[in-house]
Amino acid sequence: MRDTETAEGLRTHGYKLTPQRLAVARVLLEASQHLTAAEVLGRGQEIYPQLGLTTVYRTLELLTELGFVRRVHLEKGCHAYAQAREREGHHLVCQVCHRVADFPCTGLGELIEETAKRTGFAVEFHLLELVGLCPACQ
Amino acid sequence: MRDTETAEGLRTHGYKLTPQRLAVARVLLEASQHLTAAEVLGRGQEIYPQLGLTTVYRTLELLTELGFVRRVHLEKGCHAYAQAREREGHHLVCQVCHRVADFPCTGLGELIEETAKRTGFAVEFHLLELVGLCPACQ
DNA sequence: CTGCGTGCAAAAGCTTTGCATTCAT
DNA sequence: ATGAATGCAAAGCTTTTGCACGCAG
Repeated sequence: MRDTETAEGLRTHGYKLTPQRLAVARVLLEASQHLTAAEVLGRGQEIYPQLGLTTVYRTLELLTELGFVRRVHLEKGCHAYAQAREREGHHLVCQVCHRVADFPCTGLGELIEETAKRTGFAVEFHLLELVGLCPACQ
Repeated sequence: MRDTETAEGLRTHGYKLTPQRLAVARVLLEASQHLTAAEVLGRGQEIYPQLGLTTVYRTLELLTELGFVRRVHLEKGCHAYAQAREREGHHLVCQVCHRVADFPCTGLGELIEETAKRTGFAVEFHLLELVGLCPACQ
């Protein structure tokens, strides 16, 4: 169970373990898609009905800081969150249905390393988005 | 001069050539950075003082549709626009000063092609963002 | 001339903040 | 017991919409 990992993270950083925080964390954990704050609220309330939107925002910010959550950028409306499975974001975004799929990506590492070396940039993480049409929408 | 190109595009699509539209187009053309709508307004007013924010939004939307402008996604605040120089977006984003630099990127094409083939996705354009610390902020 | 494009003001979202209350520790 | 966390309501932003006027074609 990965719940424990987030809980652990909160505890070791001195944050309190509240049902609200656990609910938000679990929602993202179980989501296969990126979620907006409002969506997180909806799903979170299925777990903990009293959950409020303010807390969702605060928790998302907190979890992002701790590295458990990552902000994701979409064409429209822009603001979505997803669990940070890895320090990488590889997304296939469909322009029609707006579905987002992850894909494994090899060979990108060297390319990034090389760029980092050439520019003097210390790269912490990267985001590769391929935008186009998914098989179903073509 | 590239102004002409945008003007041409507007004309051929049946849109009127107004000083407001030309001002917005020129601002993006001359910007080396991504700009928010408010920033576009500010710079646009140096060219055409009566320019209004509403028009900026409408023009950005129009130019995006025509493919002259591309929405860019940043960590915070998210909404920025840039001229669509190429069908590619390669950005180095600094976490501290939020400056964005473009970088030339080679070898990515094959990688994308391969992914497209494997997933059945028709990739129209891509966005590669490297987030980290720029030389000045390290 | 004609209707597209503009600007203002108002509306609509989304996100953040202030503050009293509640709760994890 | 005590300060951190929460939820509500209100404020703040950014973006969109309605409408009368003005200008490009």
